[in-house]
Amino acid sequence: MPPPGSPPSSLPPLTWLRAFEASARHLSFTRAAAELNLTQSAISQHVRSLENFLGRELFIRKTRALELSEAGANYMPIVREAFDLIAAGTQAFTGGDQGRHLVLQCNMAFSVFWLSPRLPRLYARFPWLVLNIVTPIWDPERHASSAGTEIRFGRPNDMSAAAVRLTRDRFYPVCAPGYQGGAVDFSTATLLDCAGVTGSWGAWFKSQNRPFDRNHEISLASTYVIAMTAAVNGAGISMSHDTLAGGLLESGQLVRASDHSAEQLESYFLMPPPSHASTPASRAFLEWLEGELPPV
Amino acid sequence: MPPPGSPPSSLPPLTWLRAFEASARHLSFTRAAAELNLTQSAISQHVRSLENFLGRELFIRKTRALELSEAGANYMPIVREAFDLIAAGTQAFTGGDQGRHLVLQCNMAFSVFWLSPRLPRLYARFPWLVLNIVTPIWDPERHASSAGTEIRFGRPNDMSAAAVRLTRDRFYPVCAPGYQGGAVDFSTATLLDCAGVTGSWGAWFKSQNRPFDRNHEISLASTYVIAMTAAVNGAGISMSHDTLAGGLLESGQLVRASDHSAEQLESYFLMPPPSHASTPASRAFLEWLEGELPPV
DNA sequence: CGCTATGCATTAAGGAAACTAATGCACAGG
DNA sequence: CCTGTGCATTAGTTTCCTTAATGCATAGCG
Repeated sequence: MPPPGSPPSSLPPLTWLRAFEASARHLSFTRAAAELNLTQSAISQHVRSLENFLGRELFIRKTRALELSEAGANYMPIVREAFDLIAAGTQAFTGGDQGRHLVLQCNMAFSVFWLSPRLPRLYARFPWLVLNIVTPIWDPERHASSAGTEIRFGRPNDMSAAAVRLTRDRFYPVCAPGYQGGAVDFSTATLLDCAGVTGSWGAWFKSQNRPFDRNHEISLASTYVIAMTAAVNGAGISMSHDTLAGGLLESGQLVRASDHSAEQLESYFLMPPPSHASTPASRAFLEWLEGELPPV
Repeated sequence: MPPPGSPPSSLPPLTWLRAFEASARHLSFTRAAAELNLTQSAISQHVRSLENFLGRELFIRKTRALELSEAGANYMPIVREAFDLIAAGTQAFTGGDQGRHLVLQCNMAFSVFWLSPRLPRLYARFPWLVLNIVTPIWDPERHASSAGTEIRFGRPNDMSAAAVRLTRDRFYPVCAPGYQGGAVDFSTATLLDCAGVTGSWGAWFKSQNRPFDRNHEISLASTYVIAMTAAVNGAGISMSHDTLAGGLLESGQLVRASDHSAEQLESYFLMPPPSHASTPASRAFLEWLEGELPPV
């Protein structure tokens, strides 16, 4: 049995994937073999093994040509992207100018709503910086031990002692300016909630001792990105907070649907890299980040 | 010499990466070995090999504990993300509900400015859909042969015959409403350009026979995401077009800096999956896409 | 302050898995 | 109809991993 924080035990042997990726690119086992410095036989076996593993045919073997099957066509871009990622990441090492590269790990919402609008300022200040933003698939279990420079969203208790609090938010409902003709009615509006976060509709109503019995009617989004873009587009009212919604409120794309707010238990934290892991790039980024955020 | 559309020849053996990833997660070669059903000896050798390959130490070997080095801490999230991607993608196959998954390949700008605001509508219509958006690192060379459902930006001549044109745009300059106090002066403004695209400042001036000699003063962004967010934040004037800027113009975050526009030679194309690769998910998406876009 | 236990590095020899080479088969193209 | 191309398959060989033993450094403990 795998230990916790565990292995993707469902991960197929990577050599099989490599064989598949090259074959899909060339649409030829023979050429893939040439590329990987293997024999056609080896590729054929690898691909067959992978197909057995997945329980699906990846290629349609025509007499003198290969074609990707439905499954293969869907699998290819994922494998491709993964290899591209590794290739690009590896390049940063073998390519020499190591100090300029910064790998930043943060979630999708932060990346889209907070970081992205501020990137031009970052680049204006440090034009030499090469930023590699990685937004991991969210799984707190698997991301217990951090690496690189990381910005994490969560409750203080879940953070290590070294984590630096970046934000302190209160949460409140937001919607598009014209939603419900400007006169918001919570009893009829579409309420958008975000999974796994304390800033929920239930908590918000409770914080002001208002009755609330529409639990069953809440639309759940998996991330703030979905919930908030839905709100911007007039699809409903989403819970949000300053860090994420600040820009959209300022620009008028969103307005607050109520003056009442409650304390959001989650905050954004910077997991600082160990001092020995400091590079020109990480130092530059941290310096910029400090100036960008108000003290908490 | 590698063939064109070529191998990431710089890619290290993937078993080494696997050993590194597990070791970094556990901060222990011994536990990593246990997880991978290998021996401590093998892990030690693999990691050492990878370090030799990269020319950098990935771990700091303390007497009874491992620690990630600077290089290791930067490398880890990349490798991690790549494996997560594969694991998630593989899950879609082995997990059974294949038909609900759609892997969509499109570039960053389209994903952020066009797709993302419309996602709530897509989900509202097909709540069962599980979308996996892959935004590949842009390298036209390597993406010559496509796979899965893909939306590609480029010139008609570079597309295969089967490609379906989704958009037809004219390009024009855009900026924040208050930029330069509302009275735009192209001779003093910061001009933002996007690399590798025909909709450039040079082309725009030329299209109206206006003199233009500031080539050397153009700020170049690598993608529209950077150029346009910079513009939204009042950093300058960016070239853009309806498909990407439509939402931002409507919401007032951007305004056109000039009435003049010129034809953008690039368009967005849908590379339709071969008919045999059609799934409930891909059919749903294509149906929705058709309704979402005006006919071109 | 030693003693012991833990964890990484290294080596050599046996064995399992992976790759090669050789061959078979199917069918496009001339 | 013949030939060349490309994938599948099997038997043989190489490579790589395991096993096992050993060294080393030091954290934790009595």
